Amino acid sequence: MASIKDVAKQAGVSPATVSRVTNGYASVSQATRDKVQAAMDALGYVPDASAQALSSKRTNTLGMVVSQLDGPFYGPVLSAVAGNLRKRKKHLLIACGHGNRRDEAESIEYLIDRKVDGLILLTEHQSSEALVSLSERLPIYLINQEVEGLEHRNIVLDNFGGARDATRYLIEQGHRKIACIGGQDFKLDADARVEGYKQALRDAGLAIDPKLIQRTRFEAAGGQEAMRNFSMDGACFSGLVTGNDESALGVYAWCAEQGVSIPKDLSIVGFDDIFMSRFVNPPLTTMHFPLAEMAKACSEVALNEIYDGAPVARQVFSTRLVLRDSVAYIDSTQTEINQLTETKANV
Amino acid sequence: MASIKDVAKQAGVSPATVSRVTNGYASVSQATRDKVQAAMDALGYVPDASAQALSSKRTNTLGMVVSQLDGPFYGPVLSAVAGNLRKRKKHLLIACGHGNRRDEAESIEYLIDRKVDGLILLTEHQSSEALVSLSERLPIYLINQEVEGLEHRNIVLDNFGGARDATRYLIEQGHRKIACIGGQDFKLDADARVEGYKQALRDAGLAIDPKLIQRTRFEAAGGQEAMRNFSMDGACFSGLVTGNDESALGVYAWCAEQGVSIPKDLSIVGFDDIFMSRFVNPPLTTMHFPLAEMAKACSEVALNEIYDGAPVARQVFSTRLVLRDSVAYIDSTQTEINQLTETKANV
DNA sequence: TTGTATGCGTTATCAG
DNA sequence: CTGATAACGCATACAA
Repeated sequence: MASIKDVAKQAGVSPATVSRVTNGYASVSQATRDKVQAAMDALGYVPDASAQALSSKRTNTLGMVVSQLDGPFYGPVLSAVAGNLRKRKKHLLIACGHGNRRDEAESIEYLIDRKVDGLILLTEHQSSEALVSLSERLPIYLINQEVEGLEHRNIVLDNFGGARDATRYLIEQGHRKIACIGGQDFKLDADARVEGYKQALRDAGLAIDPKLIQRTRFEAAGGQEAMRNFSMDGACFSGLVTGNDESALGVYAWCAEQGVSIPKDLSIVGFDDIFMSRFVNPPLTTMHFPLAEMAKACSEVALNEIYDGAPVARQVFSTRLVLRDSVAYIDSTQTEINQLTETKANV
Repeated sequence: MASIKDVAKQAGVSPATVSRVTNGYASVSQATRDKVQAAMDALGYVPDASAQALSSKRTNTLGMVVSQLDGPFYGPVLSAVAGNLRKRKKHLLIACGHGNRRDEAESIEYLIDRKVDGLILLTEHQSSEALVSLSERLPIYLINQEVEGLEHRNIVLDNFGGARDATRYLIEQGHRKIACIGGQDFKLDADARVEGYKQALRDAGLAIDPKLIQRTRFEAAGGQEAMRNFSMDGACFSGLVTGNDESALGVYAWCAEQGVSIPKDLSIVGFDDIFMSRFVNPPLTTMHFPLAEMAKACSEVALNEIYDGAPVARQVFSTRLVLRDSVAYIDSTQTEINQLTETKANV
């Protein structure tokens, strides 16, 4: 519990000088700097964060709100951000909106009340207007959410390119009838992925069949539901691009239930590369979503702007195809025959 | 940014009285209490946490160190604890030891430096002595780690009973040759689970065969490795109890590779019931580990002791068998024939 | 380059 | 039941 005064006394200097040393001010002679350092070491001095905050109007802590902590998705993110901040002697306060707008908004207010110096937002339900006006109150940094006017504070994924590449891969493997299970229409990233899918089709001179596109929730249940719908519509396809890995899991469940074999009867490419993707059977070929890296980059940007006055800049991350075993090469000539449609009959 | 003085002025009282109201002291007349409340509402007053901490020697925040954030395990835990603290207007600081002792210890010191009022520990690599001496510095609450002398500050799982029940279930389903993949020997919970397995065998009058027990890491790779070892040892069994779900996933991977069908050739019961267990194929029958509930209970206990002076008490949680599709009923008479041993030959 | 003095917003002690 | 006032530990003008 040594205080700055104790250190000052021990070092034979004034408290102000100690403060200058701990804050790394240049205007301290090496000699006194050494003396102070020695005193700090001897006393095991650690500045009191509350006192610093009170006096400096700066808490040295960033807030982070995550839309939901429950998914398999956010552990690595928190880990990356926390580690990054610790290195710079800054602190992290986490709050979670439990998958809904109100809790997200409340979390934001909570963190502001705690006077965080900035906010890293991995939210999913905040309107663009809300975010724009929020950004007038304090520096905010967005991960994976496009907001007009806040582009420069944004770390995003190239969802379009990712889905395009996923689809293109399926085409390269000989598939011609390719379906797409997209996320809900109000999600921009879900839209971008569906558009990427369409683009790949167009690039390959393939027709876009609305019957081969289902929009649903980004969850396992959504995937199952989409497959049921395809089935009822009599959709016929050998390849499938899913909006995310979780919905791919739903597809897996549906296939297991219906006796559809992956990848023999149906080839699937997922999106996200969540932890469990490599453990399903067969291991899921998917587009890797570097969320942890993005979060890390985001914290870097935040730190640089808030504490060093560095300029912020938009960053776009790319996906990467992770080859596993859920896609089969097929001879293009046989695409007309589709196991799936047969199965569908008895749903 | 209204301060306590602004509120005091607005309400026509002294700052001290405002403080008394915010802290819920009884000795304030209802009339002035109302006046103050009105003023606070009008100004949108929120006490400054740093100033409170500085003045009261209490940060109103609990620290939590989690051994590793990366697993699929901790999201719900953080979510539960954070929510619980928020309700009581307390704050949560999270730090993670990245799966190793040093980072865990450093995280603990970091949180202490930040002057947290108490520590919730979900660590895995701290020695009993370290924890005992730590508990002399500040109140600590342990989740799932037995420490002699700190029993009352402990929220634990009945690992022994859980593994016993898992094994018993396999026995009930007709299995007689049952193997066990346990966690590393230095982990007390891993030991307890292996002991539970043995107990079930003894209870059923079945022999304990050392060849049917492999100890390995609590990871998917560990499960694969264990299966390879069983295979090389020529072990023969129809049922398997795994130390945790992650190693069960490794077993799944090994089986897929080797053409061993679950549950036809091998019945498996996992432990933990992680999120992805229900999505593997076949869905994994496992023992549910109520970690989130335990963490919530732990935060409750911590809150009650630290801020209300309530006594602490040890709590033991039980597992619950979650029936899915990885276990087959077999006719006891045919246990001698085991698909696994045949497969093993060509490993 | 260093020291002095003041204030940050709150709680706590002591009077009244 | 309420008010004045002195800390709490630090950062920061301002002076030297």
